[in-house]
Amino acid sequence: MQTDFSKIVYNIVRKIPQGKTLTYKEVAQLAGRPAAFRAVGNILNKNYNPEVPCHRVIRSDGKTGGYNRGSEQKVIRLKQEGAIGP
DNA sequence: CGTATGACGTGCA
DNA sequence: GTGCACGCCATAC
Repeated sequence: MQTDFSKIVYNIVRKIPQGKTLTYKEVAQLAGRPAAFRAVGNILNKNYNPEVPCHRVIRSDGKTGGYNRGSEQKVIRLKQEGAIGP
């Protein structure tokens, strides 16, 4: 079991459809803490739940950011889904 | 309980 | 346009 904030974050990220990407700031805002984008990344970093497509959460700069399986895998997965284009 | 860290974002030079 | 520094929140130790 996790804290309410983490549960909300997981719930939102889990709703992200394939081929779509959200930024940490967006997720934080949807979670009710628009200033907690930092915590969102921390929670997702510890999250190993395959039900949560945390790789669909990218930075607002358009960069993929990091990934618990290797940032390269994150880019590859997004490319396969066509979320970042070519 | 207090301190340190981190998958970030924005501001300024 | 790029690089550096500061600030915010939650979690882990």
